[in-house]
Amino acid sequence: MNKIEIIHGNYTPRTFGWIQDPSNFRSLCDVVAVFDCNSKKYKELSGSVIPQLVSEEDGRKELINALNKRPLAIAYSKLVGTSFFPRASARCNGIIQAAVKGQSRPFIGDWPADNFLRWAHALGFIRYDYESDSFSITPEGKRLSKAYAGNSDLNDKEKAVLIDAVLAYPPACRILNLLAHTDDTHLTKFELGSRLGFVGEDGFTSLGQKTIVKAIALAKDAYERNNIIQNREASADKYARMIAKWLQKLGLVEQKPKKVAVDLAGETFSCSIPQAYVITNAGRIALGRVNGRSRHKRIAKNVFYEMMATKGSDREYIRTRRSYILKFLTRGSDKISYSSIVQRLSCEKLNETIQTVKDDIIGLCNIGLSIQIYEDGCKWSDRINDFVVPQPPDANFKKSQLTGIKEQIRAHLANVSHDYLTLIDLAYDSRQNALFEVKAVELLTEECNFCGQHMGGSRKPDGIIFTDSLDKNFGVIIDTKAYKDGYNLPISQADEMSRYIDENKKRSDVINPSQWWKKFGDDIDLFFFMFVSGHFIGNFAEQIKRISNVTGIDGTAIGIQNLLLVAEAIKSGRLSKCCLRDKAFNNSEFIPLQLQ
DNA sequence: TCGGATGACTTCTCCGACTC
DNA sequence: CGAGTCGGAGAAGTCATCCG
Repeated sequence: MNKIEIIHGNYTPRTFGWIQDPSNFRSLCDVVAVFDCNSKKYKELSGSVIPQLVSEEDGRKELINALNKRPLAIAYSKLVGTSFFPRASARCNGIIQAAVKGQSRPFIGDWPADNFLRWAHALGFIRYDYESDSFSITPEGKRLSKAYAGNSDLNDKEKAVLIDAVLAYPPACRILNLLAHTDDTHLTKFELGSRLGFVGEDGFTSLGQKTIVKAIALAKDAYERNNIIQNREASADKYARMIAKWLQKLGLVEQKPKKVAVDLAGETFSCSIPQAYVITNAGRIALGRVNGRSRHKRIAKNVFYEMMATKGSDREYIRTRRSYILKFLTRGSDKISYSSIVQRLSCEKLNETIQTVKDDIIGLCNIGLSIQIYEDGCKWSDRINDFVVPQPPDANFKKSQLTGIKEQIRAHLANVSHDYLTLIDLAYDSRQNALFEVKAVELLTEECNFCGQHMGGSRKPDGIIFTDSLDKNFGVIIDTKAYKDGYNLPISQADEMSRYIDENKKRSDVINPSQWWKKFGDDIDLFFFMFVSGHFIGNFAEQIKRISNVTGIDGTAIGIQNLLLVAEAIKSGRLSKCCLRDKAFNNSEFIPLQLQ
């Protein structure tokens, strides 16, 4: 127990434990049955489906051979297959692709196939072998496959096996616990998503519910409103929705639309979010088994190294760190201090701070493990099945620069929620530009008590903030940009800012019908501008001076680390908004304090 | 809406060219 | 000569919203 196993040879890091797409249990049963050579599904697949669906050049023979191997263990590549471009013209070239009917094809794509594989694995129906990169069925998987009686609906036996499996999957326990123990027992996918997994980190993004409701409130027509309701959800929100859907299908949770209200410039706006959930009586009973209440022994949960992080260049490092912390915790049921964890990590050549360890432990709670958290330490109060921590190739085994920066900033954030550390990831990920805009403005409004909002859409700045409680109020027009290697503030973007400043001066609905400036408070007549990005490079300072010269308005550029430090300074009371006003908009980069 | 579907982006792997 | 490194291209892996 608790040994840290070393995997030799070529080992391919994969991701397990987080499932984005599937929710059809019958399809899951079919996928598990692929690994049981006595099942009807297996015989269909190898006998007729794959011969018909997969062409010779796409590897029909290799897939059939893979299914004929004994004992039956199937390699990842044969199960999942590959993608095609464009995806809409994909051909079937994977066993799991062939095992499930798609939405518009007789098979599913490689990505849904990967997700079905992850699902079967996360619920303990198949096991992974590192050495051969292949999967085989477990006793639980056999039980599920045997329980099939030919109906498309789940029968009681299958349901019982599935419930046992779901209750050993920590994130499902997390969702059940949130629904059972929070003050508000009726939660939306956003409320669940924002408290699921390694919150505030790449791969676990969650849109703030407030932001969504605000956006719905501000939508200009039904089309836009519908679009937001349909499309706006981040990864963790989606994970939460899927898990809740599984629990619903097993009778542990019920879906009920929830009315959500938000305050907007003194007015209350409310809307209904369809993906909201409440726990059922059966769910409460099941949760008793999870938590080991009454006569039940606590269910041992399935944890994997691969679920400790999903993204980023130092993913393996972070996975290893969290796995080690978990291994240390599970060695006893006595309280263990954070400093002793730090010390034990350093014996493994992982040099970390207490803050990082604390945040990791909160993360472990958020993936659904039960740990009592105290001021100076924590206490393990759960049961898990042992798991392998593979030794990754050396090349992958280092902290990334971003992780290092985060750690530095983390140490300075005593008041601002550490969830906002995600901004450091977002600021350097161009495809998460939209979320970066939202979160950056949210930091200022939610943590620093500025009024204002994210705007989005074309011909509007990314956001605005303003004050409403000073002798001399002011407003700021904000533009944000997520860029991989730093932002040089190109002329086009500088001109755009000049235009916004101009529009705000003239305030003519002829020039810009959206009249975005109306969101500023009425009594504001002092304005500034601000650019936010990861960090700035090139001629950005000249561009800022140019904007200022052209418009007569002062502004600044602020890197994301500094924005976080400013937020902390404001929230802690060390920096007043007046002081910020007087110091920050110096027509250059604003650097509030040097880190030592 | 639900249950995947999609293009995009990041990282890995391969392989010939080149260097020391 | 040969081991090591570089770098470009394509394959593999993983989203983060999208959407029929």
